[in-house]
Amino acid sequence: MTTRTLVTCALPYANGPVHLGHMVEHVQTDLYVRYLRSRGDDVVFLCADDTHGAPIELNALKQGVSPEEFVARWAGEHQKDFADFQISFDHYGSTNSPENRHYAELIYGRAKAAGSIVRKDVEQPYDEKSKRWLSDRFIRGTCPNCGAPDQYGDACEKCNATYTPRELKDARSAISGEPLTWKKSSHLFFALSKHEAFLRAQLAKPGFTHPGPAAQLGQFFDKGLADWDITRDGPYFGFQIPGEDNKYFYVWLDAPIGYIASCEQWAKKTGKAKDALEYWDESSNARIVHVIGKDIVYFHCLFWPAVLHVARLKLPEYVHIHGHLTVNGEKMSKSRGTFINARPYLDLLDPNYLRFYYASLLGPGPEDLDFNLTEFRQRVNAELVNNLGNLANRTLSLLARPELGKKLAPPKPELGKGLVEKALARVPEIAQAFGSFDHRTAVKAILEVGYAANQFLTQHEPWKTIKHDVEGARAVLSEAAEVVYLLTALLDPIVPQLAGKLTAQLGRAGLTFKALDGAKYPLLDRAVAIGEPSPLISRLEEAQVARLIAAPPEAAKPAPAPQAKKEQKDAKGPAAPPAEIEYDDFAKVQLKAGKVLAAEKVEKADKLLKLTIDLGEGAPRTIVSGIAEAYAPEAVTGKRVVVVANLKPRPLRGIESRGMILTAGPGGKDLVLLDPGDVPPGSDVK
RNA sequence: GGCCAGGUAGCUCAGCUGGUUAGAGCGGCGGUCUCAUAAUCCGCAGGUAGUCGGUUCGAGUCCGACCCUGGCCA
Repeated sequence: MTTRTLVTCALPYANGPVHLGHMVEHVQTDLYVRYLRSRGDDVVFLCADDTHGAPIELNALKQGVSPEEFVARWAGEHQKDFADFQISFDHYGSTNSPENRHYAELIYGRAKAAGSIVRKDVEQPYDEKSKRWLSDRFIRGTCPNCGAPDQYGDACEKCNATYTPRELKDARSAISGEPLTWKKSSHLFFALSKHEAFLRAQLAKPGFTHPGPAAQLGQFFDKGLADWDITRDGPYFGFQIPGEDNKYFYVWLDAPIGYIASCEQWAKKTGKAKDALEYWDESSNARIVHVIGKDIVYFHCLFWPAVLHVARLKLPEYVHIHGHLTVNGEKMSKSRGTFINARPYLDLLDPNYLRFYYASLLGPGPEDLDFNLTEFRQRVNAELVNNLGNLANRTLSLLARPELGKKLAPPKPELGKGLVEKALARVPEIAQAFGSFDHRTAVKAILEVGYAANQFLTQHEPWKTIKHDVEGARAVLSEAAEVVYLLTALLDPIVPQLAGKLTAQLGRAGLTFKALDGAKYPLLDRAVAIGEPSPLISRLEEAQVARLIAAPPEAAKPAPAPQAKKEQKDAKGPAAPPAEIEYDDFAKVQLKAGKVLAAEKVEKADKLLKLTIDLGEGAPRTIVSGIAEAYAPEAVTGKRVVVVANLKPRPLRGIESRGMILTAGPGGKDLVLLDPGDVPPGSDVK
C-alpha cells in the first residue's frame, strides 16, 4: 500500500496579487508533487487564500466593500494566476470558510481543555476616533533613534532601529491621525512555554526541517519561549473566539488551520477521504509536507507543531524551507519596476520558461534565487530550447520526411542500446533529486541525457545517410526517438505542457516515472508511427524579456496602501550599486541639450528651483530641479544643461515638472550642472 | 548586539569522512555541421579557492581570528 502524502504551499494573503516570488514556492512544490504523482504516489496538493486580519479589513473598508467581497476578488485572481502557471492543486480553499471555523474552534477547544490556553491582561494602543485597536503597522510616528518622521510602530525604515509603539515619538493612528490611547484588554494566550521540551525534540528530529533554520530557532529556547497572544479585539475580520465577548482569533492562528480546512473541502468535494482527520488525526499514517518561505519559519516550526501537538493532530513530517526571489540581484522593488506580478508575466511570456528557469536554479536548501533577466533568457534558450527542444524537433522532423513517412525502424541494439541504457541509468538519480527538492540536479542530469542524444545524432549524420541508405537513417532516428520519449517523462514535472506536446508528437501515451522503474531498452513500440512534429517552444528574444521590467507597475490594481502584514519591510541598506542594465534600458532614456531661459526659487522648498527651459520644442518647458543649494536663480539663467526629456511629468510642490536636469556630485551644495557645450537647444545627447 | 547561512572561474553552482596537475553548465573566443528553432558537435581561454594565522607529510576540505554578503531576533 502506498503512503498517502499531503503537500501544502503557504497560503497567499488575500490582500494583493501574487508575484514571481510566490511562484518560486508554488512552482517548486508543483514540481515535487508532479514527480510524486508520476512515481505513482497517492498525493494531495493543497493551498488556500489567507483571508483574515486587520490589513484586509481596513483595505476593504477603504474601498467601501465588505471584507468578504474584497477577499473573494483576490481569491479569483490568485487561482487564475496559479492555474495559468500550471500549478496542479487538488484543491484551493479559503481560511474564511465554515470548515476553517470548525477546525479553529476544535483546536482551540482541545488546547483549552489541555490547559494550554492562558488569560492575561495586556495594555494596547487604541484609536478613540475610529474605535479600533491598533497593530504596530497601523501606528505612525517619529523614530526615537534617528528622528525620521512617519515611521511604523515597530521599526524605523531609515535607521533600522526597532522599538515599541510606546517609545515612538508623536505616535498616531495611521487610520485617523489621532494620538494613541492606551487601554487594557484581556487576551488569551497559547502557552507555548509549556511545550518547550516537545519542540526541542521535534526540531532535533533529523529531516524535520533544514539544520540551519532549526539551529536558528534555538535562540528562542535560549531566550525562553514566550506565550503567544492569539487574541485580537473587535472589530476584526476573522473568527470570534467561542465564549468570549468581541474577541477574535489572531489571523496567524487560523491561517495554518487553513491547511486542514482545505483538506476537508477537498475530501468533501472528491469523496476521496471521509474528512480531513483521515490525514490530520495524530493516528493517521499520512505524510504531511509543508513548503514555506524562510520568512515564516517560526510560525511553522514553533507555533504550528505545538498547536497540532496539543490538539492531538498529525505533525508535518517535513517542512521544506526555500529562499526568496531577487530580480537582477536585488530585492524586488516597485520603484525600480522589478516587482513583477504573476499576471503581467503571463501577459508577456510563456510560463514554461519560468518553470524551467526556476527548476534549473532551485536547490534543496533555503538560499535565495535570482531572477536575472539575461541569465534567464540565455539559460532557457541554451538548455530548454536548443538542447532539448531542438533535439526533439530535429529527430522527429527528419522522421516525418516523405522518405521515412513517420515510421520507426525495428530495434537495433548494436546501434542504440548503449545510448538508451546510459540514459536510463540516469533515471534513479533524477528521481532522487526530484524527490528531495533538488530540482537543479535533476535538470542538470536531464540536460546531459539530451546532450548525449545530440552527440549521437551528430556522429551518425542521418541527414546524410538518408540520401543513399533510408533504412540506416531510419534506424538512427528511431534510437534517438527513444531518448526523446524518455525525456517526456523526465520533463513532465518541470514543464508538463511541453512534455504532453512532445508525447503527442511521438504518437504515444504519457510515460511516467513509475513505468520507468525497471524499464529496459527499447521503450518505444516500433510498430507505432510517430505523430506530427512541430517546434516545442520558441527562443526568448532580448526585447521580449526586457518588457517584463518595462511593464508598468500594477498602478491600476485596487492594491491597498498600507503594507500587508506578511510583506517584508524594505530593509534599505546603504545604497547598493545599481544592477547592470541592458542597452535597451539605456536607449529608453532621451537626453537633450537645453538652455535655461528663466529660474526662480520654489516657495517653501530649500532645494528646489523652478526652471524654464528651451528644448528646441514649440514652447519652453517647466522643470523643477533640486539644485537651489548649489545655484542661485540668477546663476543658472542662460546656462546650457542636459535634460532627461522623456521623463514622465510629475508634480513637485504643486508645479508640474516635465523632465530632469543632470548634475554631478554628492548633492546639496556640492553639485555641478552638466554642460552639453555650445549646441542648439534640442540637440540629442548620446 | 546575539544567532544562522554563505563567500570556489564573468554568471549559477559541484566537489563524500583532508590526499595526485580544483570540476560542470551558461556566457566569451575559435572551429565544424547544415537535419533542426542562426540550433548541433569539437576545441580554447579564464580561478593568489574572502583575508591572515594554525594543525598536518599533505587543506578548498579541520581549528582560530578577522573581513564581506544575505537572513532571523516572536
